[in-house]
Amino acid sequence: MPHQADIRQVLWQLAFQFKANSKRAIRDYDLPLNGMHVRLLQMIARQPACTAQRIAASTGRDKAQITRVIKELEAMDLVTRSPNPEDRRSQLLALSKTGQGLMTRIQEAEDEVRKTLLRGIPKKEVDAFIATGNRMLDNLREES
Amino acid sequence: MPHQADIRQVLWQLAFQFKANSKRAIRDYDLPLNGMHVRLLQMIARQPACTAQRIAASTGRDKAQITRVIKELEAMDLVTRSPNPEDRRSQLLALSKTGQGLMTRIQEAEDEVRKTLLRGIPKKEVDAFIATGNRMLDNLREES
DNA sequence: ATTTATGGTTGATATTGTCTACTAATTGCC
DNA sequence: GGCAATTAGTAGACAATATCAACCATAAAT
Repeated sequence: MPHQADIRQVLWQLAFQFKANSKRAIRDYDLPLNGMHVRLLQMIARQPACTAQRIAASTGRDKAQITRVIKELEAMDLVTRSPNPEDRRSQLLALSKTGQGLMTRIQEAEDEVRKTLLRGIPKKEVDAFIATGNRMLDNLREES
Repeated sequence: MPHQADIRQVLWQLAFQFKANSKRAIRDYDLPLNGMHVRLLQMIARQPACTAQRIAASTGRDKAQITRVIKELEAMDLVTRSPNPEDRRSQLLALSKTGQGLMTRIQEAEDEVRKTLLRGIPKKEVDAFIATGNRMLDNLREES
């Protein structure tokens, strides 16, 4: 497969390939989860006092979709919802015991993918890549 | 929205935001197309003597999906299929007159997104980004 | 107190991705 | 030449992801 000169192609391919590899890794670990499950678990793990709204905002996804995935995660006993003392409309999300255990294994699976992705690329170059990527994100977000 | 330190987040966000912006741009131009339509049109436009197989290979997507989208494009009279003289199993894809006209407008729409994306980022930095991205792609592809 | 905005939910529907099985043609090999 | 293994494309079924609009309960604004 040839190298892509076009920024569009690079972004599409990267996202697609990365997603495909992650999916494979997760499946190899026998985790009964899809991509969204994993992503939300990660966000919940990272953010203390996380609400659905916050996830929707920081991923740019539709809140309806978030609700649905969270519901599934709760049904799998991976996530707990407790009332938010500061706002009775919303709920605080947290990983359950089981969820935390799963997270460990997810991290392992994804770390492997990341290691593959970054193989042989100097840290400095990766940092530059991330920095540029963030600038692009800023540009896109300002727009909307 | 905070900057992402994690390569995963950056890739996900970039792909998602870029897709969302492109979609909006296409819609603003009143083109009755979805993302895949656009992508395949672009590939067909770029490659002379393009076959379905080639597209499937170079995007990494399932060939069944490609078939479907192409069928839709043909139904919309945007793409023509002609027998491949070198292999009677396959067909050569090309843009129709209408398709070519549409392409011009698609390019305009996507160029705007790209301009937004790259605003204020020096060419050298963009080139480095693309180069690093391609290295990552190589890493991911070797794997599978 | 009434209006307006927000967090979350649900339903409907569109888009995208994956897997399997199948036909027809090609290729490799004997 | 004949036959097995590949390959290009198609079709069906289904899973995963995205989008949109309507809705309820609470909160915020005035």
